[in-house]
Amino acid sequence: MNESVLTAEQILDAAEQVLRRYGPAKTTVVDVARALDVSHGSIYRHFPSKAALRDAVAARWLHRVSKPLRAIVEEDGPAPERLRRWFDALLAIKRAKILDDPELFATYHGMIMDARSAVEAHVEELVGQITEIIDDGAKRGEFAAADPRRTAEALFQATVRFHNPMHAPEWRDPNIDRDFDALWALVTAGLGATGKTKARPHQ
Amino acid sequence: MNESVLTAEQILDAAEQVLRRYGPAKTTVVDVARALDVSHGSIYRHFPSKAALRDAVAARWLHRVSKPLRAIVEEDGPAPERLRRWFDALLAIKRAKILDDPELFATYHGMIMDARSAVEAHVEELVGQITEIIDDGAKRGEFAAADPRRTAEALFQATVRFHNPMHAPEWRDPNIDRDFDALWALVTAGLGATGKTKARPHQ
DNA sequence: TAAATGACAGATATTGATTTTTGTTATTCA
DNA sequence: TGAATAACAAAAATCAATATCTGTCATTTA
Repeated sequence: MNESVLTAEQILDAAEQVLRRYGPAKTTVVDVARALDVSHGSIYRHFPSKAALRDAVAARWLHRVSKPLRAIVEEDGPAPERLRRWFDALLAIKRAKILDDPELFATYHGMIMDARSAVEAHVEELVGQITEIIDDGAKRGEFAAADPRRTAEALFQATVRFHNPMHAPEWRDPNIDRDFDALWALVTAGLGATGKTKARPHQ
Repeated sequence: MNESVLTAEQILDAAEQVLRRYGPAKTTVVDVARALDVSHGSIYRHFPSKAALRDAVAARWLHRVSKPLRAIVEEDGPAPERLRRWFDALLAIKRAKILDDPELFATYHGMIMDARSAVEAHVEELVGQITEIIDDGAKRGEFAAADPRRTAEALFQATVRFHNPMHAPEWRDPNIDRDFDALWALVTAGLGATGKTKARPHQ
């Protein structure tokens, strides 16, 4: 397939492909090497261990979640609306992934459970984005948040049921949107926002 | 040990005992029967399946969590304070269980994962208790909750990280109390309560 | 001479033969 | 006669022999 030198990128692509086919339990370094038509020793030139390779795949996957959200952070307009839109987008991305291919979602979820540091970085990125929106809202006088960072953390934790894959089975509940609206009303009031932001139906 | 006829209570006691000793994976119906010095067939006279026995043990365990909380629901005094006390008690009970005997906690958690209906009843009981407090607070003019039931659900879901055993590993985080305080400040504002919980003179 | 290989040891996973467990039922017991 | 049992089939768990996988490294390749 490839004739130039083997790159980490290529390995990650192959690993993802193999993972899709075999699932996280059955995927071996030898399988990934075979997909690239190289010896498995070559993989260890780019990743010190199977765990490191797994973490890199997880990080890439998580980045695909957080990247489109950044656009919302950088939009203009009222922070309260942006904040709601940001959460709606986060929830839509997560749910799209699970609806699109539940098995692949389970694959990544299972894998990510063991990739602590990748998840920590991901959460840090997301909370950072929320902080930016709240911070901006505070500057505009739209939020009464004394400590944007702590408020962002609280907001992220309060909504954990709606975005943490651990809770994914609950997302099938037909009342999930209702539930989120009720929760949002509660925390929005706590932000000193007007709370008049309308719900945005996902899909 | 016993000479009268075998009761479901006795079986549950024995099952709990055996579970403590062997863990959920290794516990068999034969083990439970042996602890009672009866044949395992006798157990099937009281419980239609091993799953039913497991559910009954889970329900009993969950009841031990919700029962002491009821006292707080029925106390006098300002609802905002009672509400905070109720959550503090819930969190304390959960954390005491995990600190006291992490292995036993894991045992019950693992078991409860498969006892969906028992968990649903438990959640219903807890949300019901929260609803009562909020309802009472609304009547006293301490809360501005339009729909106490939905508010209770939102509150329960917003705090899921702090009481759902799925999140138990996070409870080791030294900032967990800080986190809960920040979250509480957010949702308390949404309830229309003053975070200061100054008692409104009632009656 | 940097990249890739292939052979290797120890750790881990698979497999299939064997045992244990679950759940049923005909029989015994008190 | 209702409660308990013991014997049983089917399903699930165990175990040990066998195979595969991970990670290393001396050698080969381009």
